[in-house]
Amino acid sequence: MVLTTVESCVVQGSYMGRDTDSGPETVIELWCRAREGHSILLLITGVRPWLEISVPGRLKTPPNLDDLLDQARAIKGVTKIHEPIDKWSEMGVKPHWRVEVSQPWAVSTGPKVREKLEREWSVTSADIPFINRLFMDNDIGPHISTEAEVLWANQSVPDSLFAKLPGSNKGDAARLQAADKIRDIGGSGLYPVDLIATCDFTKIVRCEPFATPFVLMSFDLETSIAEETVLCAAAVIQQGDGERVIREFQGNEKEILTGLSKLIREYDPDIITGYNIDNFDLPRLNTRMKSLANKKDFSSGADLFGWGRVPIIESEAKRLVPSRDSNRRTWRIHGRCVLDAWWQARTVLRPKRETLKYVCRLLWPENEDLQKMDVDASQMDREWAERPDVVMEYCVQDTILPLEILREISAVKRKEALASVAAVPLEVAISGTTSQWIDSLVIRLADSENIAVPRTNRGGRGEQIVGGYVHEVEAGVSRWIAVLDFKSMYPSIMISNNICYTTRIDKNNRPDEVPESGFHESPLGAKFLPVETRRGIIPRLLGDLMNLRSEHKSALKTAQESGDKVAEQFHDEMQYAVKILMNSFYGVFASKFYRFTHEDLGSSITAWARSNIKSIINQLDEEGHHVVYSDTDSVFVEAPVKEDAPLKEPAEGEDRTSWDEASEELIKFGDELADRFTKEGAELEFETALSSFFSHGAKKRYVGQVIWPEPKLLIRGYEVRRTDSFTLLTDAMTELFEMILDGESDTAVNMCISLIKKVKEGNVAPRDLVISKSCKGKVSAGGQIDFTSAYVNPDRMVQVRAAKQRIEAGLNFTPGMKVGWLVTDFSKSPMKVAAWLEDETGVEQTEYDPDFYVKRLATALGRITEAFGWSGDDLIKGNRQANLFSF
DNA sequence: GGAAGACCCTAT
DNA sequence: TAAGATAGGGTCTTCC
Repeated sequence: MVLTTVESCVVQGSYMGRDTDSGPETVIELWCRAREGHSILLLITGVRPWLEISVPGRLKTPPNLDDLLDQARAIKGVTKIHEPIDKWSEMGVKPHWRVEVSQPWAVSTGPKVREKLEREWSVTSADIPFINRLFMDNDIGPHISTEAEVLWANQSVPDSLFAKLPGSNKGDAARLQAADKIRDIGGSGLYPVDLIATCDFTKIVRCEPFATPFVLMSFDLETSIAEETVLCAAAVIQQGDGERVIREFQGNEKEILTGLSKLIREYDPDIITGYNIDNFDLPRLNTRMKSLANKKDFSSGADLFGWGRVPIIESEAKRLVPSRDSNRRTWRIHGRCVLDAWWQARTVLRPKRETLKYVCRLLWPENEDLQKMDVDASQMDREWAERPDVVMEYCVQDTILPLEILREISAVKRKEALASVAAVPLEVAISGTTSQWIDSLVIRLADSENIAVPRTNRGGRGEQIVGGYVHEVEAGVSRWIAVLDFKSMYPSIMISNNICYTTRIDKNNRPDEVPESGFHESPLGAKFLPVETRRGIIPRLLGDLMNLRSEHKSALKTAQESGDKVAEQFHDEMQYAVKILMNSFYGVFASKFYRFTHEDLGSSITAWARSNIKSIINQLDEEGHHVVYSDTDSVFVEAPVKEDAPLKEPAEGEDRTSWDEASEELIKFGDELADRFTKEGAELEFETALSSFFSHGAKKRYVGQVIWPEPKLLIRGYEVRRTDSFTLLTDAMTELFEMILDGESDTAVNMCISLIKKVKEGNVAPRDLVISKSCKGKVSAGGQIDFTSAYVNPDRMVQVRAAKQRIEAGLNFTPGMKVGWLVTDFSKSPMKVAAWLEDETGVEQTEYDPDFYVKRLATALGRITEAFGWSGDDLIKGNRQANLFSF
């Protein structure tokens, strides 16, 4: 027996169950990547599936308890009932019996143990995915240290380990023997990994997070438009920071698909990426596989699309082939993660358009190689027939770019950091939901404190809770504004008022729960126990996360000072992941469906928040300090700065005295306010100083010239921020704001007038007029897109009309993507548009309706210049009517 | 010409 | 079914 101690990161987990002579057994499979770079499959033994039962209501022991327990024991699929443990529940503290079941699936399928138990019992801990049990019970995250017995290994493992292996573990002749051994333990056979090892669950412990050298594979298909077949494919493998391996695939479809599958089994990537593979390449491979495979022979499907990290054997027919989660439209490949560069780019960069070319132009504006248009994607069949070499080159480039995008936005490292903070496998950080991340932390704490874990609430409906307070804002420019905001407002409120499912005072359900001293009462009347009586698990978790973030932030600072780039990036990603996670708490606990919620939690949090911010606004008002704006956790306050302070920052060489004095006064004012209004558990921070602030009078839309801590233009809400606006407008508006904040409103108005004139004359680049919006839809059986299920009246939606044009032109459309267009005839209703295809076809597009763009520009810019007496119509006319205020 | 409704996207 | 929340601005189409 060869033992190895290894540190690795869990990519994904699954399990296998079977019956043995000594009863049912379940073995957990963890697919991992070792710190040293080899891939591992760990078979973990000893974890049993279970759920918990307790007597419904407040009654602790009904007279027929023994009978009821006997009945429960008799349910098929129940293997054992443990001695009861007292646990806190919604109905007070009462005994909970752990009920072991034969297999994880027996809870909800087959014998349907949960359903049967629910007839007589309150059932808890009954919807926890089995893999999570291991993570929670062992209190581990993705980075684990394991002492395990080696079952099989290849030469990719460290030499020192390979040398220790007996002869029987080396060479092909021994493979069958190894596979038998693996099956003995409950595994499936020879998994396509470098090392297969086994251990009892107690041998798995948490280790310090490290940067895992994950292996990525990016791929791209070029497909026929006429036939829907695959013309060629390319793939690139990236092993850690090492060299890339590029492969091209052509020939008949079977050869292409088989080649891709072989590559995956050979290089064993943890992460599969590409551009829009979730919606395009993976579904296409799936349909082609179905059409090409011999249905009677499972191995033909596996040869074509056997990307799952499991042995190629008949019993694994299902897990070998990727499948789409029917509800969430995401792909699952057993043992690996799908990380679509399209989706990552979209969420991180928020591009106006989403073609690969557009995103690359955004990321690398200097790189001209990326801008050149080699292939007309809408004429792929012709291109492939006429110049396959060029198409292949294009295909290869489209496999490399997704890797570059992921690297540029540190996508994998961010996901790894989130996995580490949420203590979940990498795959859950990549494809999971916020409630899964929070479950991971909350349930393990609940278990350790003997708090029963209720089921996710179904059919959550009812009244919406009231949210944050937003202050009215007046139209016009204000000067010398201090912006202050509460640090992590909602988490702070949850901590300082001990808001938790387990601390809510409920006289009906838990009459004997009384506070030792006082209690927290929200402005709405909900009451929460003080920490002295019981500290809630949510406040405790949030407190821990806050401290963790502070630790990473100070480590980040140290790393910056010492010039340690690697540590700097690590701590920055970790602190950011903590922030993301902390900010998701409120939303999850204010939701209707989450397990540890009650409507009083969410509504109390926001009620306290409104009360806090309004009381500050009132105090400031009373002191004569004008609050110009406020949103949820922020206040924008006018500082008492001398009237004669200059309107704009002096240019170089000019006298700065007066400007600098005003700035100092403003900063001093901000610091004072922060100091004065900060209370225990509600820290008000002085965040920015604005020399001027402008709004046209609408909430959530404002601009500010920041002078501290770093000078910059701050824009919120306006078209400039929106991805469904067009470049000409956003550029003009940015310029307009700069001028207004500098006090040059006349120049600003003139700029708008001349721009509108240019548009009217047709003198602008059509590219700058492209508007785009996301378009929904559902892929129906034949690959057709169904828009009627997403829209009440699809054809009245501009983006649907544009999407249909894309499809008509032979370009790909996937539900959810942004679709761009030019407005070509605004006189009709609905307006006529032309989908923007130039980026993909290379065919120049010049037609647009100036009337439309003139109107849109005048409306948007006019809303702003209105504050200076110029309406949108005035901007179009180029002059304004004399009125009461003009002289 | 204006109201109502559907929808998108953003602020926090 | 699976699922972080609410507040708010704005565009476009339809309907009267």
